[in-house]
Amino acid sequence: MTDLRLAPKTKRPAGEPCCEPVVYPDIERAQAERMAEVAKALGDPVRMQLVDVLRKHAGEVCVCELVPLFELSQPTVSHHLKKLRDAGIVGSERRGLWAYYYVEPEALEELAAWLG
Amino acid sequence: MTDLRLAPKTKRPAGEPCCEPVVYPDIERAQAERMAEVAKALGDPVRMQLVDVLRKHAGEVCVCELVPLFELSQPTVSHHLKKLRDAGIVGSERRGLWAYYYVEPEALEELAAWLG
DNA sequence: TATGTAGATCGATGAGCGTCGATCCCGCCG
DNA sequence: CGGCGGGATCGACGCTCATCGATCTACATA
Repeated sequence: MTDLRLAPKTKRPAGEPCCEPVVYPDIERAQAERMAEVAKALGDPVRMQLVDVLRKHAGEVCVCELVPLFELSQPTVSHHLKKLRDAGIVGSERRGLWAYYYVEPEALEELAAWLG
Repeated sequence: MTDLRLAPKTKRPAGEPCCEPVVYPDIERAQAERMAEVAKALGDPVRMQLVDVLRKHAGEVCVCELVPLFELSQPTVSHHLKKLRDAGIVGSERRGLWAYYYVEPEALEELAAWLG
């Protein structure tokens, strides 16, 4: 682990960076992009509650049960569910008239592991 | 744990909701808003990498070391650091010309616990 | 005091987001 | 076949965001 606590020297030749360059492997970038995509999908109170309900019920839930949980129109809830599906956090299945959503459990694992 | 897997009955009296109402304590809402705020701040690859660097170095890091890690202008990196500070994820301290940032360890605890 | 430097702030710009009503699609049932 | 109802999609609106160059503030040093 590199120690970055050193204060950079002032009065340095022009054109040089102000500090020792920190080695920063680009491997991190792909992981950061994946985790940021998941975090972004969770970065809305409605979607956070949707995932929370789906997780707590440990099975599939009908959309017609999710809509009345919020004071929002049905297209808005559908839009949030689509966001979660695009991020890979939830999956859906249509059976007859109804659509059922469920959590995709592996989707949150990387972020959870990173958060420790 | 309520079982939501039951399909709602069709052919119901008009005006009634389509399903049994799910008890949904409003206590969740405040927590969802707090966690969504944190997740939103993490929902950008640059900020995710910033937090990752700060966490891995387990101490304070000078801004002049953070800026060259990204192909971004200094004001943009400063903007991202402000977002993280507003969300309570990082703190900062100025010493002389330089500013140092560090992770606020409690900020991620609630989200980490929720993710399991 | 004057100059240079680190970092924050400002203003603008273009892209994206959350929300809604209206509409479309497609199974269901009389 | 025809109508209904659940859910997804569309188009629009207002707001937020990420990014930049320019500027501002505060400190350090000559």
